[in-house]
Amino acid sequence: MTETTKKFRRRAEARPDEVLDAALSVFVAKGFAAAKVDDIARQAGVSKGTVYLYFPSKEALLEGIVQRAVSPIADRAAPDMAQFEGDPRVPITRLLHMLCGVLTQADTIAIPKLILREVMNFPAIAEMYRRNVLDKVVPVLTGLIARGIAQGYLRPVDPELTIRSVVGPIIAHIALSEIFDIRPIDGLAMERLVENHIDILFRGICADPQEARP
Amino acid sequence: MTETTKKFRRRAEARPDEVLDAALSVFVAKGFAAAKVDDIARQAGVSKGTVYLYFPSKEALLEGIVQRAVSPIADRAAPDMAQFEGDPRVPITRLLHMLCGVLTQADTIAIPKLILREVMNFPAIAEMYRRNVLDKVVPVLTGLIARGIAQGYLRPVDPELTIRSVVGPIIAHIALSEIFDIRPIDGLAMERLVENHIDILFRGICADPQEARP
DNA sequence: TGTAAATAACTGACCAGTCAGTTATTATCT
DNA sequence: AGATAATAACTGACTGGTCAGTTATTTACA
Repeated sequence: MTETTKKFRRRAEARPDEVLDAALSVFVAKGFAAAKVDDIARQAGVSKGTVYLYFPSKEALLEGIVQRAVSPIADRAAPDMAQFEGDPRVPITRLLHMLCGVLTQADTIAIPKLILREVMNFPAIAEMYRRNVLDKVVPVLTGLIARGIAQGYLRPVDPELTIRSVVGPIIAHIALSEIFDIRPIDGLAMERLVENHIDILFRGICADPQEARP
Repeated sequence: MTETTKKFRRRAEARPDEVLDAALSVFVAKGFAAAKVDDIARQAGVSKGTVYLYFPSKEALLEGIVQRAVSPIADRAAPDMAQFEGDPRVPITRLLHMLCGVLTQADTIAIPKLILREVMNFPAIAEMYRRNVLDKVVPVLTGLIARGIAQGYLRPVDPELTIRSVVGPIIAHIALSEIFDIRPIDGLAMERLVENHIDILFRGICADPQEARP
């Protein structure tokens, strides 16, 4: 009997992650409220009792999923933007294309969608996401804009409010597509959206008009 | 006994609306899943059976709320933008300030928030909103941008994608504030946000740079 | 053989939806 | 006008199914 197929795994190192994987797929498919712990257990190849061996409640499963998914996000994007010096268009462009990639793949978009779907019913999720992602990313972005202004790259816009203008259009595009099924005739067109958005944004915030499109 | 205090009302004209009012307040307070039909009935000053006299199911209550709230939205904004000729900045500015007003008042923001909260669990709600609001508003906005380009007011941006750049920042601002409790130190600052956004947007999309700020 | 891991059968709270019965209002008749 | 019949509006106890969480039992490994 191989390591992976044996039914009982003493010490159970891999079990929690497997259960979270199963929970994620069931939550995504049916939503938290309609998801049954029995389904999650079956999907994980385990009985319901085993699920409760590792997680104290159904809600803890949801929190576990978000917890596990959320940490890498900020750690990926934040560091290289934090101490960036120079034209802010470079890291902003990079950020938008990164977002573009993440939100285009079916598997990576699942977690943001799940969070969006349940966040209003579970304040704990909202706070976790805020603490682990937004509180890290928002100040970094704000600082980036502020530095861009100080160094003469950008016009004197309000840095804190301008980050809404940076990411807002992406959010709107995804929301229209994912929630309401509204997208351009030729598909999601994420790349085209980012291009169009960057074109408008940079012309809108750059100090030197003729440099707006490098 | 006055008309309003009598218990039985022939033809029962006002009851459905009262039940929907009650349902709205309970759904907003606890979310659809956690809301009990008994609570809604009590809030409406009526028994549970009466609720089912007027609505076939709990879900029908949610649909009724959205149905009732949704029709006026598009009818308000769309008509005057549909056949507007001239500088598109005028109706866009008007639209953004209108949104600003709607989303700032506690009572009017309740319904969009409820829709956002439940839309992913109830495809029927998503479709209703799309049919009654988005399918009307989106083409009107797209047409407005397209006409602005044709008449030389705007640069040749992609009209369909540019509307994401028009409303996206507002959505991002509201989402940060309402979901994650992230807002500028001095409060929501909705007016300031719109100002900052318009400043960037118009400079970004206008054909004539020095006319960007009229 | 001892024990940790896993199971499957169980429990009890919960609540959407029903329906037989009650009460208020209106219609009809004298 | 008063009395009675008819009906519309409303009630709340009840049911049936669901499902999160628990526990008594079994299994596999050292």
